[in-house]
Amino acid sequence: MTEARAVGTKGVPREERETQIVRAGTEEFGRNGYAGASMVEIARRVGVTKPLLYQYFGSKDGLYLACLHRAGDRLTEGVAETMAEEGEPPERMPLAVLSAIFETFDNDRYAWKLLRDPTVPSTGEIAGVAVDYRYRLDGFALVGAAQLMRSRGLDDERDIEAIAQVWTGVVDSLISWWIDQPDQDAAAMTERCSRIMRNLFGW
Amino acid sequence: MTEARAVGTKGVPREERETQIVRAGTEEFGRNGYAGASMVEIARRVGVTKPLLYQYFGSKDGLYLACLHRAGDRLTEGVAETMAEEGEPPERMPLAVLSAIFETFDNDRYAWKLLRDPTVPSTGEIAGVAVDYRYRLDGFALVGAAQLMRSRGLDDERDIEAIAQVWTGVVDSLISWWIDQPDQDAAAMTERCSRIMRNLFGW
DNA sequence: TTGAGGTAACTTACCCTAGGGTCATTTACC
DNA sequence: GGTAAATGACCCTAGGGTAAGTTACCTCAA
Repeated sequence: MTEARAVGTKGVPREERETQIVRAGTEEFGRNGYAGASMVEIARRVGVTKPLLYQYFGSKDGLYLACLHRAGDRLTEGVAETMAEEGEPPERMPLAVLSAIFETFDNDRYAWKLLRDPTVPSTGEIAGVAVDYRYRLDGFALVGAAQLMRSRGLDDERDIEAIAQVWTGVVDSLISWWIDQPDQDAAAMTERCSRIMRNLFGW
Repeated sequence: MTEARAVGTKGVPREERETQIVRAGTEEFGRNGYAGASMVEIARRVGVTKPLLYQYFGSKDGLYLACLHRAGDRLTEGVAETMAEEGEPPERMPLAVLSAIFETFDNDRYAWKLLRDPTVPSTGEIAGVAVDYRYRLDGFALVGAAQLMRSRGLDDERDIEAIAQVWTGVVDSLISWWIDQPDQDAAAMTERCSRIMRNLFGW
């Protein structure tokens, strides 16, 4: 009779446990932000206690960084790939990027939230890394916005900047909505966005 | 020789002080969210110490509520008025609402952020009030989105819902950008948005 | 006009808890 | 018996919250 024991190994290898923790952490951080999230709560979700998190990740910052890197790398890679595929008119780019994001994060919808967490302290390593990822994402958005505007003979620097920022906000909103709609899979989201853009803007 | 003394009254009447505190609080809460903001820091910005905040507002929650109510009331009133003015085609509504928001919050740009603070605890009075304001704002957005879609013969419930959510996200992004552009006044922002919508969507 | 007392504005110095972080120890498996 | 997985019980600090006292101003009687 193997009781669930309170102390001692549960036979889960480190790598697997780390993955579980990062996933739970991503959701918790995504939901409540860095400042609002609690290590005990993350541990509880995994079915483990706090010291294990510290043994594996060193600190709250360490865990946050692990989550942030996983989310940031996957995201920037996915977007970079999509935007590298040339040939389409710039109105098509937004949908392509959205589709890539939906596909990548279908099972990890809170990941995107880490990239826009306003509650990370403004100094320290986390701040640096977060700024870096945001900088890269904003870069993609700027390129896309500039292409779109130029294709219409426009090039007001600040208009482009504003559009880029609105774009990342749109992605954010769509993901927030998606989080509340667990039954919608990536394909359904892409299709919905496609339909809406066609109907509202003729894109 | 009247030295700045460390203790004792500074002759600032309560009402005026309260206004200062609410303004500073709004900025601090807007910047860092409820969870990330610190009472000592808010006091420091006003040039006063923490106990005064507690004497005037009772608690962190009390101060947050004061800020939230001021922001929420002004916002919902402004938007309600704008949307009550009928007659325009639904494509015009977004710009009208934006203009109203810019005019109302030109000197208080962080106020909007309180309405979308993800770090407020999920239970308690604040949660209730915040949900209430958000509910009202989302209501306006839903009405606007529905009008827009219906004017094109469409009525998919969830498309409308998604559009409404994206819309509030767009407002949020524009305000974030605006916060970083102190030289842009309300009129300039309205004009910029007008130009962009015309150029990108033909609205 | 002066000064005594009452009140409003404000601070110093403290308490208390939530939550980040650590240590020593226990269990399971090879 | 050595090592990896895991915990109970603890420490420490940041920050929310409070008690008690200090200063400035206003008022009104003498």
